[in-house]
Amino acid sequence: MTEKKILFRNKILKELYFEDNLSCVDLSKRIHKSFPITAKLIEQLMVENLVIENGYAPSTGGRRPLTYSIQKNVMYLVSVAMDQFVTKIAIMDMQNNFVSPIEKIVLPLPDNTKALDALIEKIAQVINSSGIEKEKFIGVGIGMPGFVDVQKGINYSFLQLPNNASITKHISEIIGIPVFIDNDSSLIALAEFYFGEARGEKNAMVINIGWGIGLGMILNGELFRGHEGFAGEFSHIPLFLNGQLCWCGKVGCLETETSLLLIIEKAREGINSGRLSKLNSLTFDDIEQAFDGIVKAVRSGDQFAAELFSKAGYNIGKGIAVLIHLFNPKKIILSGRGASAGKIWSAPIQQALNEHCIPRLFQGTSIAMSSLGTQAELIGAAALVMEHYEQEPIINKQIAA
Amino acid sequence: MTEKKILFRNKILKELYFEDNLSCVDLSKRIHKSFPITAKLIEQLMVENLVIENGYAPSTGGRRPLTYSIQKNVMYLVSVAMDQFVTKIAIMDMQNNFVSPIEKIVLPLPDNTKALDALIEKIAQVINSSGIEKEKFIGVGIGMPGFVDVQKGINYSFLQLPNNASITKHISEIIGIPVFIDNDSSLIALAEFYFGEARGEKNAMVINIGWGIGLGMILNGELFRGHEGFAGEFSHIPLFLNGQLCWCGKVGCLETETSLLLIIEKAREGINSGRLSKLNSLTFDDIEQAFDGIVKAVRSGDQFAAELFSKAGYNIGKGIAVLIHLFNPKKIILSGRGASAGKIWSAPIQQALNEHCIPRLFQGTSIAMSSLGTQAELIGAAALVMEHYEQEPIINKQIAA
DNA sequence: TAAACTTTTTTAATTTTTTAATAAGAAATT
DNA sequence: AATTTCTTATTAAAAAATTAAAAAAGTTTA
Repeated sequence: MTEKKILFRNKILKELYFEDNLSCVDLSKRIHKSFPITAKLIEQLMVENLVIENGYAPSTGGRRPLTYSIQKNVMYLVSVAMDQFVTKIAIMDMQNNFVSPIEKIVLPLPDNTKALDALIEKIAQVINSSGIEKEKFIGVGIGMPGFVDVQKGINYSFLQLPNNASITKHISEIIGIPVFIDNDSSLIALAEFYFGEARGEKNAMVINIGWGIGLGMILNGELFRGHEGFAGEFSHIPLFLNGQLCWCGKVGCLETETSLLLIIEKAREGINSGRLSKLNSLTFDDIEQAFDGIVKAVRSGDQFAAELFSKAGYNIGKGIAVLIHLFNPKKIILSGRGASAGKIWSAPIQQALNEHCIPRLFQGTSIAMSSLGTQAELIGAAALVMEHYEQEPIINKQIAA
Repeated sequence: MTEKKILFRNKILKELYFEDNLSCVDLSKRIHKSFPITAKLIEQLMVENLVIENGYAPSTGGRRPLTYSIQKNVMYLVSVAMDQFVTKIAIMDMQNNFVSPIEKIVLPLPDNTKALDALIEKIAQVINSSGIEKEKFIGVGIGMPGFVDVQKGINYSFLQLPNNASITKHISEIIGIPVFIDNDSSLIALAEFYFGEARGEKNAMVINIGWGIGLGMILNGELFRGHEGFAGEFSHIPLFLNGQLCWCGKVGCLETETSLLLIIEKAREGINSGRLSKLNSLTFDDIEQAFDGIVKAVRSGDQFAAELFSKAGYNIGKGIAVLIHLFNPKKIILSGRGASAGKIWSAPIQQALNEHCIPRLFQGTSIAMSSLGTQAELIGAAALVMEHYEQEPIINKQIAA
């Protein structure tokens, strides 16, 4: 009874996190409860200062509805975005704002037995130095590369504990806050789904163009993870007969023809072999800087740089053709680090689709560029925590008390 | 109120169609209603003779539960399975039995403006000659090749009406019974999901090895159709650099290296060019017979025939590798006409997976052969109707009256 | 400018659902 | 062999949710 009430209370808070300024009618539809019940729950939430009125919405032909928002400073989230070398940590409020500056630490994951301890220490430090009471944190969301089992809380590629113990449990026991993990590409898809280009879409593919090529899938209106959570291994589908050995051990993977690392590598090779290009002044000490430099070169009309993107883009397009055939998505979103290159991708991808896609299929599919930028993964990590929020009424009891 | 009651009544009937011999507790969990309510609904359904008691189930450590079944002869379904040349029609009861002999008519679909009329006439005839009152038919389910929009009831490849009008509406208006259509491979997947090897699976792929290669997907516990219903175009993903022109107009499609038609074609070529084989005595007038002949030859150890299957199997395996990477399914089921070849496929597919799949991924995936045989599509067509059953309370009112 | 129509909000009454208490049948344990 | 435990079934009382009715606040149309 009270249990159930808390469930629906939390559902309201969750809905208000994912969409601001909802009316009582909206909320009652979303939580599948009648209007009177929803109204009462909202009233109670306002007394507890978890929800605030937010003025009237424009009329749609009748009385204007009062809208509500979630109080942004009563609960907080810790978002963590890891790649193989660098980890970013941020604290976010209930209205998707970064409360503290995003912290960036160098934390190499491969063959690093101390990575997990370092991660935990850093998270604890960020929480402590934030000045926010610990009780106000409702969860930690972590995105990481590798084979992640979301349910069990295990990453089979990195950050492993002895006996395949759950790292979410482990971190949670130390930090004292619920912890959720997911694959980096899945979180980017989640961010696009809730706050970006895939918002409200039932069927969308989010391609994470990064040092590798990742894929997150929104299918039938929810994030699809597959049987063990490993779905979306886009970069290692056997699509090419190039004889190129991939680091995964196989031959002809999509990644051997597309990743940003490959573009940088080819740029370096080209310059070393004397190709004429604006890239000649580029340094390759920092790959992020190197990549930004190549993007700039394309924008300013450099032919060699454009060629690199064209080839990679065409091959991504060939991969997208496979996706369109199998999933018949409404929208495909290019996100992740590589999305900063923007429209550069469009032409070669379109060309690949023209060649490799049945017209009837790609006619129904649109391709868009992400607008979330490099923070997509952090936003997705926060959304991951909130997706689980209604299942954690215990946490909320503490706050309500 | 009464509307709602009928909804839950129908939900019970639906559950009993999809799984026989359920107890009251089972049903109450499945329809998400409390035990007392479920008990009352069942009682009422028994009074109306729609449900019957079916003895006690074995005890699981307490009082033995009474189990219930749906009365098999109070409602009937019409199942239709079409391929490009032949159409099969059957009448099925509520316990998945074929009530009448399966009718088979030659009905070529390509460029045949009279196909739809012929189909409707045949359906009407089957219903009329069955001797079953029309009121007892709750729906017609039709599986067909091509690009099928399930919602709108349109097949963009065959059986088209002027102005893209809905053929389900059209047929329904003439026959007087609700009509549902879907892609043939989707229906085979549906059959496997409810009554076959994919039963109860949350994530499974059903590969329809037929004259082409189809794919039906069970994702997150339901059939996945994609944005417009065209998902699963497995046979036309660009996987090969063979330069082979596919009938779809593209080059290198999976179908150019795998379909059963290709096996038959290659068998013919081989024999004509003088290859030594038991296939020499084969006639190619009837493709079904020809295919069965080749399967028999493999079983009896013919090397040439085995070679044909090996190559096709390996290439299917390469396609399956793509599926495993993208979907991380728990199970892959080989179904459709080609499944009759059984274990012949296993070895070459396994080999392809070893070469093209990340070990961690295919370790979690099992491959199974369908046991539904050639009737899978008809069973799926019936299931399609029943999936929609609870949304059609009107029909049931007639029967209950 | 008033009447008619929409949509939201409030309040009250009815209906429905769940819970709880009870009983009965069957297996496991002492 | 008797008791305990577990599951199912039945009934009545309590709780909760939905529905219905009416008021309030706007918009549109005659």
